[in-house]
Amino acid sequence: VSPARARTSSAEIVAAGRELLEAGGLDAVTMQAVAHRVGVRAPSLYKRFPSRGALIAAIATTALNDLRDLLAPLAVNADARDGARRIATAFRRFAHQNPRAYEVLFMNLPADHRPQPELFAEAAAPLIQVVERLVGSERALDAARLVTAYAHGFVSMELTGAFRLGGDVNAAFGYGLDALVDSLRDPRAGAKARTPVSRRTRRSKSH
Amino acid sequence: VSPARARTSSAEIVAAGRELLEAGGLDAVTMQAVAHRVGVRAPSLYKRFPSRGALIAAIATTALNDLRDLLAPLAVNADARDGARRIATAFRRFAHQNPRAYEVLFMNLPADHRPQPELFAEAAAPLIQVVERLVGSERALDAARLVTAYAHGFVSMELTGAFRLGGDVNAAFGYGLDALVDSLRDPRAGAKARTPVSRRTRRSKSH
DNA sequence: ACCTGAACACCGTTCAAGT
DNA sequence: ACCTGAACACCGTTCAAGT
Repeated sequence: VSPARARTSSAEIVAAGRELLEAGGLDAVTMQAVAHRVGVRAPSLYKRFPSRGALIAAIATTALNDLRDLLAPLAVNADARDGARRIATAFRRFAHQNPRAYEVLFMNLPADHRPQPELFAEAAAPLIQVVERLVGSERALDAARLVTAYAHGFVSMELTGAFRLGGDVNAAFGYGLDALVDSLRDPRAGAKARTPVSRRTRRSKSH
Repeated sequence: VSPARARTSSAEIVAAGRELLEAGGLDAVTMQAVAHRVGVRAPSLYKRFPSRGALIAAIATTALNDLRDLLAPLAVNADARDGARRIATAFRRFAHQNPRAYEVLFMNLPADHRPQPELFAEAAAPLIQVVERLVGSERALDAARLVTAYAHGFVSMELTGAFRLGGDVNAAFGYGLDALVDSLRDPRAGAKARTPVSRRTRRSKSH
C-alpha cells in the first residue's frame, strides 16, 4: 500500500513554534497549536521531536543561530572600542526584535533542553575577540563577561518592564555602554592609554 | 451550626509556595502541591488567592520585600563607592540564596501578577542614593541602571549557567564591579577626581 | 513511514453541597 | 465562613490502528 507521505518538516514546525512564541509567549507554544499551524495533529509532532521541551530547545537553537550570525561580522572593526559598542548594540537590537525568543535563550532551561554550549560560545566569540584587543588575553574573558552581563541585564530589565522610573532608556543604554567600554584598558599599558575618552560617539546613529 | 474554621492562612500558603518554588522550580508550584503542603485541598486556595498567577505574584512580593529589607541599611555608608559595591554584592548573595524566587522576580510576569512597581522602587532606592553621591542627581538614575543592569545580568547568567568558559566567577564579578564603580564620577567635578582608583578593595572579605 | 483518534494522567478552575 | 468532591476544559504524551 502507499505509506503516508510527510505533510510537514522539522524546520517548518520550529518556524511555526517560533511564530507562536513571539505572538503569545511560551504558554502559547502548545503542541496542539503548533500542530494546527503546520496542518497536522499534535501526536504527529512526536515523530520529529521527542517532547515539547525538545521543540522549545530547537526553537531556542535557531534563535541563537540567528544571533551568532548577526554578531559574527562585527568582530572585524578598525576601532576595537567601536566594535564592542556595535556588538552590544546589535545584541540589544536582536532582543528587541525577538523578545520572546531572547527570553527563552536566557531562561533557566533544563540542561538537556538547552542549545549546545558550543553555540553560545560561538555567539560570544566576536565580543571576546574585540575586548581582547583592549585588555589583553589575560583579562579578555572577564572583560567580555562585564560587557555581556551589562548588555543582557539592561535588555532583560527593559523587556520585563523594570525601567519604569522614566528617563530616556536608549540614552541610558548608551551612557552605560560608553562608560563600560571606556573603562576597558590593558593594565600592562602605560599611563598614556589612560586619557579619558568619554563623550564621543554617544549619540551616533548606530546606538 | 458551626461554620468551618480556617485551617490555613495566606501567609502560610505563600510560604509553602515559596518552598516548593525553591525546591522544584515554578512548575512544582501547583495548586494541588501547595494545598497538600498546608493541609487543605486545592479548591480551598481560591478562598485567599483568585488564581495561581495571583499566588505566584504574592510569592514574588514577599521575596522582593526580603530583598528590599536586605539592601535598605546599606545606603548609609561612609564611602559611597564602597556602599555601591556592598549593595551589589548583597544583591548577588540574595540571588544565590533564593535563586528561583530571584528568577521569578525578573521574569516577564503578566502586568496584573507582578509585585507593585513601588516595591521595586523601594528596593532600588539605596543604590540610587549612593550613586547620586558619586555622579550627581542629574545622572543618578542612569548610573544606578548601569550598576543594576550589570549586577542583574551577571547574576542571571550565573544562575542559568551561561558562564561555562571557566575562570573564577567570583573574581569576575568583583573585576567588573570595581571597573564599573570606579567609572562613576561626577562630570561637573574637576580633573582631580579622575585619578585612577582601580585595584583597591578587590579582594576584601565583603566581596 | 507518517498520520490519526482515542485514551491517560495531570493541571487550573468552578460550584453546589457540606459543616 | 471556610472546606470538599465532582466536574470541566485543556494540556502533554502514548499507542494501536489506519494508509
